[in-house]
Amino acid sequence: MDKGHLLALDASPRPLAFLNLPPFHHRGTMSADHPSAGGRGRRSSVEVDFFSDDKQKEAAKKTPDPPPGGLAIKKKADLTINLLPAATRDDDDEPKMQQQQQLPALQAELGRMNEENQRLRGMLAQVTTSYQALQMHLLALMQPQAQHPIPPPPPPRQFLGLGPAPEEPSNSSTEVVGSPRRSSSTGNNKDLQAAERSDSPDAAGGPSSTAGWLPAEGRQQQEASMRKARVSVRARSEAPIIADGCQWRKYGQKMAKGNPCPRAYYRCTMANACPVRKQVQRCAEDRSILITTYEGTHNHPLPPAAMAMASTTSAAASMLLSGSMPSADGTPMTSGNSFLARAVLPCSSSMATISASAPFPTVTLDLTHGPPSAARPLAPTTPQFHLPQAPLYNQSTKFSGLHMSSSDGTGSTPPSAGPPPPIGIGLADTVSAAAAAITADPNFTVALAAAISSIIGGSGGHHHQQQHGLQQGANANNNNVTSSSNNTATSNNTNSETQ
DNA sequence: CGCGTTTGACCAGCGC
DNA sequence: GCGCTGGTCAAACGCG
Repeated sequence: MDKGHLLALDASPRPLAFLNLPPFHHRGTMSADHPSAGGRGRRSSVEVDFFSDDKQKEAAKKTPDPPPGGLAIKKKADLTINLLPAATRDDDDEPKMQQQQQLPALQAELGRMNEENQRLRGMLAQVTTSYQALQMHLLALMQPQAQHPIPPPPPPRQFLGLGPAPEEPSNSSTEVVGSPRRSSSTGNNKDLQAAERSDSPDAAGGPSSTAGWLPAEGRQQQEASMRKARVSVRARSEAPIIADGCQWRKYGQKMAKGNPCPRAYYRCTMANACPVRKQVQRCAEDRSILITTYEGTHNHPLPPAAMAMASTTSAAASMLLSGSMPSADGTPMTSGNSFLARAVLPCSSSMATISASAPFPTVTLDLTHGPPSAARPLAPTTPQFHLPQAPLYNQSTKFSGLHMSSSDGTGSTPPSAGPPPPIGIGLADTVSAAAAAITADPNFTVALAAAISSIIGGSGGHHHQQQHGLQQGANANNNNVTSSSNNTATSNNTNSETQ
């Protein structure tokens, strides 16, 4: 199936030049565009020989320089074009006649490949649809839960509730805490701000942050619960900020008590009124650890990379708020609990903790345990918390995670090794390795491909979800891999050091 | 000149 | 009631 998955990717309009998939050596799928072929003046020989072992050898002879490593998969059209010259060239020992005879066979092969591509595309589309449906269903299920748990005291302050302010009673049970909004909604002009917020898409339902960008209903519901929850990610990173695919603008910096490192405040600038904010601060004990706390939900569509992170954080927040995350003693976590409990996040318990003691319920994903960032191999045995988002998350951020999980669980995959999609891990992974991972296209590609293959060929349950996520990511990535990098770079550039 | 960051100030919540 | 702290604003500043 790997082949199929790759093909699916291949089907995307964008040349997957970044797709560096050594492990996936699929004769048929490797198009003539492979760097080894396309890059050289004489691609024809390679292309023609592509389907023949013997010829491959021959080609190898002719092309001393090894392929650049990137596995570029192109559209058949390109392949065809590349093939033609082969037949006409007046190259040395290869008789034209012979090549011409091969043409039909090659073309037939191409035809088959095309068919398969089409088929895979169809599958992908189906999976995507299924994923979306599942996601919505999940949201629907989660929301009610969020309302059941101990009803937290009604929000002390009221948001100038224009419209469906998240805090509004309807599902405000999730109003977990004096949310961050508290300050925002505070005082004078702040009231105004609050008003704006409620007015703005943000308040209106802009939600989707965490869950990426969700359409209307889901968003609304989700936002209510998510808004007050925070998802904190601890990861080792030298970068000043985590490259999560979103665009952030720094609006403040403060010295926080008990930490010599300043805390930087960022807000999402991908949309005018996006309510999502994040705080970035280095760990006092270990400054190599970057603590990023996300809050709020995006009220705008997100790029794949951002979606991954958003989805992950959203999922974590949802669980937290919904009480679906059992505490250490097995009782459901509620916003009311005032202690640190180990969350049963997919990842090991040591990686995710829930803190309700803080003003806001916070899920902390700690990725600092173990090898830093991208290269860190996560335990393949980690419990799985298969949320649709996980894949996305991994995909967009840290591909290592995907790679690991999908590749075979061996975790042997290089730079980007990572465990499966446990949210926590993925997230952490993402965070910690974000910069490196995203900028490292090859890894990204590998992980993506691996993830897709694993998902498709893997388990059935979340199969669709993952696939969808991947698919989205894949498609988007096809167009956005570079943009992701750009975003990342932008973020890094635009965001000043927090210290 | 526009955009983003820096930084001091302001405000509200909370604890004592 | 006061002080501390967190969060945000907005003018000033710097950079491309």
